[in-house]
Amino acid sequence: MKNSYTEENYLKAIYKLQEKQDSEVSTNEISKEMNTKAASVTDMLKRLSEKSLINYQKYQGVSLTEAGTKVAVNIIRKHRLWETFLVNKLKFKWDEVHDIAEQMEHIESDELVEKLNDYLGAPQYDPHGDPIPSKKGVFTNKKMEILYDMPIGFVGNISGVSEHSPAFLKHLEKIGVGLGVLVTVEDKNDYDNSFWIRIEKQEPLFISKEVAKNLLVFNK
Amino acid sequence: MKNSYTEENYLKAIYKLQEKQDSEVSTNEISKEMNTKAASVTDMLKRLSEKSLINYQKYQGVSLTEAGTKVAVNIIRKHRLWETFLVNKLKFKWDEVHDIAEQMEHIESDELVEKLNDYLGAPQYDPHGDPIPSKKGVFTNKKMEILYDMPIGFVGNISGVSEHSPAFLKHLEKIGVGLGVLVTVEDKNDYDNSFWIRIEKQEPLFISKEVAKNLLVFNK
DNA sequence: TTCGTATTTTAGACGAGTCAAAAAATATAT
DNA sequence: ATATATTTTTTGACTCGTCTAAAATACGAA
Repeated sequence: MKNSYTEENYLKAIYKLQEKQDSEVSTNEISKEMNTKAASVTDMLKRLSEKSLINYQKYQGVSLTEAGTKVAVNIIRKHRLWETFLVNKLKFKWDEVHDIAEQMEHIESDELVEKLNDYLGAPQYDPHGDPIPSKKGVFTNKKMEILYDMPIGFVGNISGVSEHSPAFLKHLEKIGVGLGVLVTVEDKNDYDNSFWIRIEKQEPLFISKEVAKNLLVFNK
Repeated sequence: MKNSYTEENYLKAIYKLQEKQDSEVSTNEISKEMNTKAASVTDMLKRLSEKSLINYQKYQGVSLTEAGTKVAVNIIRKHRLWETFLVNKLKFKWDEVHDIAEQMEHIESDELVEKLNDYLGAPQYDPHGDPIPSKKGVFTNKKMEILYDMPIGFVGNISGVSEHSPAFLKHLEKIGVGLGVLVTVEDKNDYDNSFWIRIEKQEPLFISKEVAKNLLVFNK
């Protein structure tokens, strides 16, 4: 009862789409997400349905069954643990790790995952600030907030980003905003909704509303 | 010009067989090594030959071309680096890492391999004492010797094993012989060719000739 | 409610990798 | 040198994952 690399990727894609939607996921959405054709998706949906990993009725879209969710969450756990490893231990940059983790997430060994988790200090969030589900598939519920919504005087830590493009990540690096650093909201400019923030004890830093909207923070 | 997971495994198998043989490798040998049928091997040999990774003439066996050797050695490098990671960092036992490394060796990212290598301190040998080829594919030539052939009074370090069965590795663990530890040959018994050795500064330990023949050492 | 468009599924095909069975080539023994 | 045994290759078939082209279904607008 082993799932192939490809099946795992489909389940992950369905999970992802399901998460930001709340309705059944369509064939077309999956084909876009996976860069395949709709016909290929239909074929795969039949297989996954056969294995009771998804609920599927012709023309009606799909959702994950409990078993399917379990598989998808496990893949996400592995993906995020490996990303953490790549950034924290091997010193990759935030924006370089996704494709590699995409491969590593399929390595099959429960013991490996648990040992990796321990080695990394059982992290709750990956380098992008996304929560890492527990072995049992539970996500932490301490939730991150958007820096843009914080008032003047707010003190907290950068915990992640909501935009994952290399361009944005590179920009953050350039201006010296890294994961986990202390951030204080010094001032907000009503005119263009830009911010003055302080990173650790450094000089105040100007950031645009575009940046503030994509930065996630934990309250201190 | 990317090689599939399976192609890589065939090349690795051919390399392995070629190494301990010095003659062309036969279809049957490969099928045994890979746990597939001879018919499947023939099919794959055609593909690999097409790609100029092996020299192949019907009924005459195969050998790796320079390009094929390069691919195989690179896989071996990755395999051994990951084994080192699993044992040194994640605290797996010698005998638990092979299957996992078998999966990890196929992860594709040159940068990852180099970062991993640095992270591990550019090790020359893996946890089984097998040499790790350099980025350019060169193996170190400092060679290990068999403990059985060492004279009384010899002092060195356990550097590897020539037998990789779980049974043997578990036995070593049981008697407290680990990789890298200091070993001294205290006495040899002519009658049954057994040894008295000292591990680090502990009390002398009795080992049979079977064990002594499978332990590899570096001269101090 | 029907028509037109968009989405989804079916049908048929293909490449990779595998196998079993049969045929061909090679090796061995008498 | 011939018969026999072994190895290797060929042939045809099957699965997985993909595709294109065509058919079926669903949906929105008039």
